[in-house]
Amino acid sequence: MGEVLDRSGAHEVGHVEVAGDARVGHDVADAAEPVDVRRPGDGGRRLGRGLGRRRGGRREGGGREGERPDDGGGRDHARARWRGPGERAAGGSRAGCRSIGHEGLVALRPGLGIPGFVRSPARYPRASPSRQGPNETLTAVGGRAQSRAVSFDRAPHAPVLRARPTIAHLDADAFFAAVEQHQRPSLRGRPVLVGGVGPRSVVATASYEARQYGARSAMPMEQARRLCPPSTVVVVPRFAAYSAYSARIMAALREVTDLVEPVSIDEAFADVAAAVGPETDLEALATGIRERARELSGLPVSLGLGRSKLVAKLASEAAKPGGVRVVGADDEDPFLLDLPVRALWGVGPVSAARLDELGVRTVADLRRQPLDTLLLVAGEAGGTNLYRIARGWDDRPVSTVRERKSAGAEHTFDTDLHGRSAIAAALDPVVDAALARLERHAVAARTVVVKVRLASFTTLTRSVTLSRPTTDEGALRDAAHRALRLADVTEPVRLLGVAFHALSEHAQLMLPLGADAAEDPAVPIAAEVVGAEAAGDEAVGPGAVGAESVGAESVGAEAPGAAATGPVQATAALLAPGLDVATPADGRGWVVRVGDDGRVAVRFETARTGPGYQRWVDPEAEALALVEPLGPDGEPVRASPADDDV
DNA sequence: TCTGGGGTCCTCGGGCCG
DNA sequence: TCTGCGGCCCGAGGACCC
Repeated sequence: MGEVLDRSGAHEVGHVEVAGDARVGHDVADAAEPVDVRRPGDGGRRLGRGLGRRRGGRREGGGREGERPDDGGGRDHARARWRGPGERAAGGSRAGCRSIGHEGLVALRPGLGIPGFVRSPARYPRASPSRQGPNETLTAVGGRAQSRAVSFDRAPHAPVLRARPTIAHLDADAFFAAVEQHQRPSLRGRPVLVGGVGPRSVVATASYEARQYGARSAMPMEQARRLCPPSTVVVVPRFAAYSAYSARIMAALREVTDLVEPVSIDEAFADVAAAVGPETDLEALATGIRERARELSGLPVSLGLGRSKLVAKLASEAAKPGGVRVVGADDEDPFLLDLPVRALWGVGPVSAARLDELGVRTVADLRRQPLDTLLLVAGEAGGTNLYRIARGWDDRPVSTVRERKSAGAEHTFDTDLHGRSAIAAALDPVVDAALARLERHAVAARTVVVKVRLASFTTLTRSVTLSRPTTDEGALRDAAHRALRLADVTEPVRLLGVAFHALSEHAQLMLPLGADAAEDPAVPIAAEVVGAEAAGDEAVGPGAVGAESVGAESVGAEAPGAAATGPVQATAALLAPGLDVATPADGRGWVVRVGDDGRVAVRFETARTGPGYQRWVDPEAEALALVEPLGPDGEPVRASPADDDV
């Protein structure tokens, strides 16, 4: 690991500037009692990973848990990611340890009274001399002993960016709601909320009409309903349909380039450099892609072009709704500098608030901050990333491959669970849902993490790591229960989650030789490794909330119809608003409401029919069936294992 | 207002081992 | 034999994304 690094061995006096207030720190070699600092309440990491995070592809130097090439896993990866060619991570020698004082920072005594010792330099980062230029060698902080030191590597260098804006970012506008409005003509122009219908559900997507009333993603559904007028329609997500639309949108990009990196179900990056010649009109190219995506999917999309993913993403955001935005090299600074820092990928509410304390509100403000300040506020990776993105420095390539790191499921219960036995019983359906995901991705897992959210909203995680990756359901289930037993659940529990980590595709290869295989719970028997039928689990996801909230509080029960493989007799317990149904007499429609008397309000319409009529249906008397959703071409779609693999 | 679900990544603490 | 040190692994918590 690279701690640092006064390679001369001499201690230097460092200082840090925060919000323009330069303070001279102590040279701990001289300090009688070294003092460490941190912000009040500063727990783990400080700021967002920002561009250090990659949703797709794998990081350089990345490895699975348990195979990490270096200490600290991601931290070094992150640094490696941004290190210029030929640079090496600093490492080796230790040097003077310094600390600083600053208003708003709490002085902590490290306790051991050993000059130079800091219990955890990485946790309480100190700054290097900020009067040096960003490309000068930074000095020297660091700790001793078991410390994990902050590496004040050389300040980042400007990467070599492409000359023309040939990275595209395509983003579907209010995607889920747009699909619903496309398929259900009566919804067009009306506020639509897609999300769960349970008491604790939230909005997955609000249509633009709903947003006018203040409804937003992640807002509690009940709150969104109150904000929106009575004409608002609430439907549960139908991932099979969304996947079909998503494929069409991605196809528009793939007609231009093979270098397409899906980021999520509704957005993707593409490297269109190969399609761009010296005379290419980029505005026309962007417009063409956007129009093609709309043609293929029927949905409005926005498209941004930039020299980097960072700028392309921000450009598509600026182009919403339904526009294109091309940001060339000369336009970058004017485009970036006025943006609020919150607009940057990786700067969330917490980070934005911390930056705000420093008076940093726009990208221009951010760019004025010395690296030291950002390191202090954001930690090593976060600070370095902020320093870079404030300058538009982002040379991440478009990557078409992605390695899954974990798979799991979680469920928030309509009412809190009390008592260990009830909680343990409720864990099994969550395990089932998580196992279904593991099977779908055809991987084995070595680590099982159980997540418990208490009524107070405190979240605990406990994990159990097996001796080797396995697909054995019994072993994984048992590990989940063991992990749960490690958690203090005297408080009522509102959520249980199970996630599998340290995934591997090679469980079979880890079968031990000889008879002990049967005795090792971590080792699957061959018959269980292969041939597991992947169960659709569309309900696990935003849609799960609503689908599951209808009827029994089951977990992992798929959204009925969303993954149906053929007509299924509909009952009130299986139905939720938005699901696709059909009767022999009326044909295809969708559930508007489920009545208390077991009858179902159905609107019979499709994208092809135009706005349809609505009437109450007795499911049994009229043979109401759950049916597959339709894709953008009006043909039924089947749930596929890749529906959530975006 | 009262806060979902599936993920990724970062940071920190601690144990083990050479 | 004990201690310091550093690397590595693991566990936990949290911020952030869509």
